[in-house]
Order: sequence, then structure tokens, then C-alpha cells
Amino acid sequence: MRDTDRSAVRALHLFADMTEASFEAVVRGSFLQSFPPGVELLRQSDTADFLHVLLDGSVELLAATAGRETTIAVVYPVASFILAAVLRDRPYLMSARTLTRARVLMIPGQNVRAVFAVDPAFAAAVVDELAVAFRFMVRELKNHKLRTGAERLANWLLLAMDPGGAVHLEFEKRVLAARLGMTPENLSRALATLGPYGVAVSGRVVSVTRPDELRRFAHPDPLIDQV
Amino acid sequence: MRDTDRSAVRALHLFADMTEASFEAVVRGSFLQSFPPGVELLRQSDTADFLHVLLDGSVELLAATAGRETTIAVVYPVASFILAAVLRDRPYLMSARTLTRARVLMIPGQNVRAVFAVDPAFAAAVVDELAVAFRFMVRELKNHKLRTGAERLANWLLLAMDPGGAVHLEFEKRVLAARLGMTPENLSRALATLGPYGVAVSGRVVSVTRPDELRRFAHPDPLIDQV
DNA sequence: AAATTGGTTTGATCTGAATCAAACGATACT
DNA sequence: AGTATCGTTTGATTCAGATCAAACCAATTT
Repeated sequence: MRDTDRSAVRALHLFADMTEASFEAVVRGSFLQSFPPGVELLRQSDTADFLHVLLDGSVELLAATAGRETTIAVVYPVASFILAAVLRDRPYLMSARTLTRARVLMIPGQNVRAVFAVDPAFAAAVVDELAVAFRFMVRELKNHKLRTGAERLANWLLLAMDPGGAVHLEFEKRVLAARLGMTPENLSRALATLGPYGVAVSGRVVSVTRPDELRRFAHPDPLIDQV
Repeated sequence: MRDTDRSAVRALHLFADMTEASFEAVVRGSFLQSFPPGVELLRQSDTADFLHVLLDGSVELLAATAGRETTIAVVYPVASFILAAVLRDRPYLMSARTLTRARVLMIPGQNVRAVFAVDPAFAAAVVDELAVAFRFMVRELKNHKLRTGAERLANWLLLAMDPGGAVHLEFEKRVLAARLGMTPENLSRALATLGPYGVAVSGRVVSVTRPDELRRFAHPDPLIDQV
């Protein structure tokens, strides 16, 4: 690993407080790798050999059964993924696929488990990360079970818009659709249904002209949307 | 706490490996309480003051927003709940309500966080519990997004049936419906649609006469259904 | 400039599930 | 025994989304 990468990794919440010796022990045998878009990083049901930490780009977590497939979450830097599988040394429950070009740090699961046992600061950081991940999953489940597609979209827009009310999509709409748990066709329709609440689309720019009205439609809820 | 309760609690996975001193520190200020059915143990958005451990009975975890409500999970003994909120000292994301008469051990969140910092065995158990909870949530999300109601029911029956193919429901069908994420009406219809695959209902007993056929319909998947 | 490509939008249809409403059935109560 | 109560079932309707299909549009290639 290059020195500049090393210090970037060291600064991550997960590794910030641990001792230098522990950090060495975790990083030994790890490798940092770049991937092009659309690469499958790991497949559900494989055994959890490496903890993955996303440093750049974006990664989609997805799950499949009986010929169907769904996006569970989209990961942005800096975040670890599949920590739970690594800690328990069990098979992955989800597959992971790069959406964009991505840089990923891969840490042998053994290292994580070994250092966890001896460095309390690392243990605390791991628990924190895991608790956040758990709560994220609960939020996602609530978002999905308690809201319609248009409502999920409205709340997403309210969070993503800049102070001027503009949202610049930095990825394809199909990706946003997957992230929001709907088909591209339905995203298109959902955007149309938000028209009367002051939402207008022009290519990759969505403008929210009457945020208060959109908020009334969206019913934002800190227990779901808050980061 | 009575001695017999004390040793029951001590035997829990979460507390089994910790030192006696740590256990004392966790349990000091905890209390064991019995509740009748239908009692709200905690409400979403309240601050997480107590870690709850269910010793007897069953508890429903539910979430609400904008006037809608949904069941997230049903907890059976012995299991902790809302561990993540307690560890992070953040508001609960879900409410909890007893389904049956229930005995619950309530541990001050401070105790959990304090002992976590000093007892590695306890820290390890906490992480284990949390990782299991996370993976449970992923499974639930997959179960819900990738399957129809009838399929969820079919898989539930396959897991719940005894070797003779009988399932004795020990709760009302409305509770099962909530657990499976559907309305009571749709549970009734789902049971009817499974008729051609050898499922017959008689009061609170469901019999599966042709398990292999039901399995073909259900597409059981270890990454979703396995415990 | 014409053609190809791939993402997006629009329209029509179909399916899964919620809702509304009424009937049904078992149990507890008077 | 008769009656209220509550959970369950059945039927009709509505709604949210997925799917299928075609049109559209923009960017790039030839």
C-alpha cells in the first residue's frame, strides 16, 4: 500500500483510535485495489474472506433468490461493507457490484477477528460501525414498508437538493431507481406525479421549486431519513 | 432479582463469558419485570435508556410514520432487542409491544456501555449479538422484497412444521399475518392458494400433506430462511 | 449526415396486496 | 339457551407496482 493511501485508511473512523501495532496487524496482508464499473466484488453465499472498505466510487449491494434480484443498498465512501459476515465468519447474504470505478481496501477477515480480540479501541469502532449498519437497515425497511415509491423519491429529493432547490444527479436514473427500490419506468412516473408539488426534471437536473409543498407530500421523518 | 432468575440471565449467550465482576456491574440497577399482553414497552424516538432482554413470552417490534404502522419483527426468548440504539445512545427506531404475557430484563444503557469498554468477553458477545441482529434484518428485507406473501407463508410453514407435517399455531392468525408482513385477509387468501400444494387449515392447526410440492412452490433459500 | 446505441419516457396491461364491506363461526357472557 | 363479542373468511373494489411494448431522445460512431 502506498503511504498516501495508508494514511487515508488510517484516518477512517474504523481505524482511527486503534494502536499503531494493531493497525499494522490489520493492514498486513490487506490490499487496495481499483475496479472498473460493473464488476462483481463478491457473491452472496461465498464465505466471508475479506472485509471491504470503499474508499472511492460507489458499490451496490444486491440480493437474489429464485431468479429474482433486488438492490438492498448503495454504498458511498467511506464505508465498510459486509462487516457482519466477516465478524461471524459466515457466508455473505448479499452480492456486491461496483457501480462506478471504485477503490476498495480488502482486509483479511482473520486479521479483523484477531485484532478485534486484543484492541479495545478497535472493538469499540467495530461495534459502532455495526450498530450504524444495523440502524441503516432498519431505516431502509421502514422506508420501504411504510412509504410509496413517490414518497421515497420525494424524501430523497429533499435530502439531496442544494440550498437553491436543485438536485444534480451524478449517476444514471436507472441507478437511482434501484437505490429507491423501484423500476426505471416507475421512477419516471414518480417524478411526473411530483410535478404538482413543484418538481421539474430537465435531463440530469431536478429542480424543487416549492420545497414546503413537497415536504407536505413527503412527510419526512427523522427516524427514517436522518443520517 | 431472584437467584433463579439471576442464573438464568447469567446463562444467556450475551452474559455467559464475562467476568463475575462485570456481570455484577451490568446487573446492578437492572430489573426484571413481567408485563401483560399488549403493553407498549418502549416507543420509537424515545431515548434508549435500557437494553431489553426477553426471557419469556413474545414481543413485537413495530414502526410507524405518517399514520401508517408496520411490524418489523417478532422477538422470541431468549433475545435482546434495541441493542444498537443502546450502544450508540441514540433514539429507538422502533416501538416494542408485548404480544403475550412477557418477562423482560431491563438493563441501564450506561451499564452496558461501561462494561463493554472494560470486558473483552462481553464486547465480543455484544458484537456477536449485533451481527446476528444485522443479518436477521437483511434476511427480512430479502424475504420481503423478493417474495410474495404466499411464498413467505409457504417458507414459514416449512420451517414451523413438525416431522408429521403439522403446524400448531400458538398465537392468533392476525399475529402471524403481521409477522409475515401482510393483512389478516391476505393471510387467509394465501393459505387458500397453498391448498393445491397440500396445505389444509383446520382452526389453529395447519397440515402440510405434500411437503415436497410445497417446497417446489416456496423455493426455500438458506440465505433467507436459515436461522 | 446517417445510423447505431443505450438510457428514458409513455402507454397498456397484469399482478400482488390493501381496503371496504359483509357474512360466518367460535367463544364467552348474561 | 340466547346473545354479544371478536377473530376469521369471503367477496368486490381500488391501488401501487411490475411487466411488456413501443416511441423517443441524445450522444456517439461510421
